[in-house]
Amino acid sequence: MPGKHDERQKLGSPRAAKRRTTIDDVAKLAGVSRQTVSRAINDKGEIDPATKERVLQATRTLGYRPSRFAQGMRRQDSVTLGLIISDLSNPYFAEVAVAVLEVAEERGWHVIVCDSRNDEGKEREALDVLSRQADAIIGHCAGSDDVLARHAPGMPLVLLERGPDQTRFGSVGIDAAAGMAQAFAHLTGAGHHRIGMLDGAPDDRPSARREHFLAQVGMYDLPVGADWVVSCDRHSVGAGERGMDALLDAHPDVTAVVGFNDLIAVGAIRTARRRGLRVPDDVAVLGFDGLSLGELVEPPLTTLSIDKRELGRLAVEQVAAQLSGDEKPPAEGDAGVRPELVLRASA
Amino acid sequence: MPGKHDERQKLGSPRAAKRRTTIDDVAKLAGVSRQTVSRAINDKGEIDPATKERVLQATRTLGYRPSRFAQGMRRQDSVTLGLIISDLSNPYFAEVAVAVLEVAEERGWHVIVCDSRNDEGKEREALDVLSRQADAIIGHCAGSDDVLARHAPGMPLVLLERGPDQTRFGSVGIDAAAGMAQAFAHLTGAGHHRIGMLDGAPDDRPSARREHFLAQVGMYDLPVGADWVVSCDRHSVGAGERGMDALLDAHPDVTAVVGFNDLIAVGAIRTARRRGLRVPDDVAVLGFDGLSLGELVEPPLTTLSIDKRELGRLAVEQVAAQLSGDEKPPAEGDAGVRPELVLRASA
DNA sequence: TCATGATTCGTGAACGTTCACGTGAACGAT
DNA sequence: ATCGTTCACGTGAACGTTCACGAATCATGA
Repeated sequence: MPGKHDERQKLGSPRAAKRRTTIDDVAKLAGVSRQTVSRAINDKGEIDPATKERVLQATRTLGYRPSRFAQGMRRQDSVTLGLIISDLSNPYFAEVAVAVLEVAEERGWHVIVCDSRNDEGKEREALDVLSRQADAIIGHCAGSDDVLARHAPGMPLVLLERGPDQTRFGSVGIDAAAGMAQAFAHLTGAGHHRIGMLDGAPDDRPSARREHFLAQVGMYDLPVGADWVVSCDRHSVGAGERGMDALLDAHPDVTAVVGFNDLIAVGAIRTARRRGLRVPDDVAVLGFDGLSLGELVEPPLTTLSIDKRELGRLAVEQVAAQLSGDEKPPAEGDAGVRPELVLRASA
Repeated sequence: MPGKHDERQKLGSPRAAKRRTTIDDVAKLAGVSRQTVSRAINDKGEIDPATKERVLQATRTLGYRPSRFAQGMRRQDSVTLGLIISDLSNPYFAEVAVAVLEVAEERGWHVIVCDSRNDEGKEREALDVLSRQADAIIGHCAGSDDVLARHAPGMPLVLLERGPDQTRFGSVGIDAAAGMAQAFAHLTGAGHHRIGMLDGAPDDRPSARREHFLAQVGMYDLPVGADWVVSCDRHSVGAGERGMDALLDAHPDVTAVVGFNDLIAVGAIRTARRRGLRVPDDVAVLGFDGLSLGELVEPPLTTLSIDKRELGRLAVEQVAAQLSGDEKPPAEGDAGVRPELVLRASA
């Protein structure tokens, strides 16, 4: 083993701060120049095989790893995407994350993931961090355009589940209109008129799903008002259970319920059964997500399935467009991902 | 709006490559020096408030964002963690990811997430990428120590769910021995003797849970052989269903089944009920994970719950130790995270 | 008038890598 | 002997930022 030159102790510091081993250290040990080391580790040509091996050996004994910062500074490639997920423990968002990860990986992009835990404060922090550490951001963001602009100034930004009309940034929406239309066609076709909804957004916040739910209610002229929409405070089974309790208390004659998402719908089923109601005979329950979890509960959940892979793909493509093209293409008429009704037993 | 100095076109290239706007551009526009710009954007002192505002205004009009590479090069802080998850759409791993994300965030670390999709090839790719882009790696890795050393040379590495005896790298294990002991105490206490297992690893691979299952079988002297362990090819409900079919075909007199994880156990329940068996009366089913999903199925799943947050915390702490301390502290006698038996209805 | 200090700002020099060049040696052809 | 070519390798310069230092300005006091 070659002797280590221990010339790192310049100042009389008791324990000299461990300096990073650089390409020059390797060069010195191998008896060559920086450039030759670079050639060796990057598989460039113009190098003698023997020298290459000697250099690589030197990198090993020194435990050398090139600085990603210095490397990133020269080569301008290397794209890092920031992903803000509102709750990774929700299987739906996990699926979205998987989709984004997969599509980004195809392009050789790295993805830094942040979980905002449904907290707008955390979301802002995530935006702050990612606007420094990433080249673009994709996310389920609750903040207003102003907030986003303030905390991620000048960043390419693609919002998930927002229509192009709801933000001036890039966006990939869910076609809630088409989804609700399918839901109501199915439910009214089965004879339902008194249909309620368990929403996932607070009452004072806009909610595309609630909006289109009410639009369908109007379209079918159902005997149902805005108070048939109960807002759940979280996107969880527990919140769905509580919401369903509230809905049944207010409108015991409801015969069908549309959940904001599958988790809430599962909660609705549980509450219904706990209160002695049969699903779907006494009350039908319809979810919105398409989680595989829906197949496991009793009864299996009928749901508007969202193609998360498609969602992720579209989002990454938009980012790519914003990154390359100078101008943001204003969402080419696409209303977003179209849900598909998956019929199971619950409705 | 101040006029843009368009001096970027040096060579007569038709459309001059869009150069990055640097701190010098901002300095020029604001009529100050680099250093003053740096002071303004980093909230350092020694700057006139008026100048600061002028500089910040300039950054806005130019859409300037500091290069994370140049920044990372100077300030030596900024730690990026690589996280390799074998299947993010499995709620268990999603929870682990959430835990790591959360603990890493507390330290101000960024996390690049890779999903290896249970593919060792993908896992190696992830290692390759992360060894360049991260400062340390945490992961559920299937590869051998040799493979890991080859694809992440010199990297601080912490393996999840491996005992310190199973790898020379850092590791945070699950105390499968303690878990299985609890499981068998419960099952034998309920009178079970013919206990089977649905394993999650291939037969030819070591599996800590299988090992300790068999150890318990021996300890209680049960009339059960190694062929009472059926290996499932995936960690999914479907695989559990198939595995349970195989187990019931081979040993119709089995009265209790331990699943490798909750998903497989849920599959076991479904197969059992499909075949007309009552759970837990005819066959008891016990999971291993502690997913919240377990509360939703029929009957609710009894399971050995793993504290994923603890797992993530320990892993990050080990990384921190490896990053600061020169030597890897050889897993201070800790056997890892100890599962806790959560009694529900299925066993 | 000069020293003193505080405030505000600018000037090289680094951080570690890669790119565009340049150089010397070896070799063959003329 | 001269030239051109190829091969293997080395030398500044650049990437964009921050740090350590120094300098200019102004006010204050003796």
